[in-house]
Amino acid sequence: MLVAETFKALGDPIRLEMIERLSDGSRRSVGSLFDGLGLTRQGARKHLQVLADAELVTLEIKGRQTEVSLDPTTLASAKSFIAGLELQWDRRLVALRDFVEKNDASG
Amino acid sequence: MLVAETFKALGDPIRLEMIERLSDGSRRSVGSLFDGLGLTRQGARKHLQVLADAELVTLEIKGRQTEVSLDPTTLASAKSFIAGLELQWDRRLVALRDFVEKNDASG
DNA sequence: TTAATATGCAACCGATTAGTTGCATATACT
DNA sequence: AGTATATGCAACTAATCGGTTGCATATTAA
Repeated sequence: MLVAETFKALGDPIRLEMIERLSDGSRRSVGSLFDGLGLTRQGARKHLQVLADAELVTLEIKGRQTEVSLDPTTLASAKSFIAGLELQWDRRLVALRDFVEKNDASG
Repeated sequence: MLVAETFKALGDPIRLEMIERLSDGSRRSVGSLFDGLGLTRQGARKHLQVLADAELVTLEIKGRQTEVSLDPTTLASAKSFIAGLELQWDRRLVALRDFVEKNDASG
């Protein structure tokens, strides 16, 4: 899975709200998940599908309702992508500091 | 700044490629940053503007060229947003484990 | 069995996005 | 001064997105 797709799925306030509602690990029916979002059920459903396609949430049919739960692994890989960038950045800072120390006339 | 906008800006392979090219802390002219991306300069420029609007990169005019550099703070706040979600998740796991231990008949 | 509940799918529409081409402009080199 | 370089801005188009309305369907309750 492309990490860009994960970020894209996270790039909307309504979808982030859904993720936050699920972040405590609870399972919710789609109906309760959509409550109070300020858009129609079908509109919310499209957002949910984006999260499902990005494998950020899992859908499971239980009788007449569908249960939604968070899949934390995709979220984790997005986080480590950013962490990887920051690692690069930190290496540069260390290299820069070493260079300054080595060439510091006052040392 | 809304974190959703940050994620949205990161949600594109070309923009991620630009971020990665800048992640070592180097400053690059827009021309060199756009090299080999497989789209026109103006197309790439639009992507760069999205990153700039989201405050993921900083643009600085230097003579006839514009220098681009990464702004790591926005990236960091995106990462901590995810970390916050994971913290919620972990709390749930701990609570669940405690519950199981307390109610474990074999204990 | 009839009715209510929970949900899905498709069509449609306006707004935004991603990309292009074309033109303008300022800086640097000769 | 004249030319090449590095860049920006605007207009246009096709595709995608975000949202709606309408209809279909399966499960549960009376």
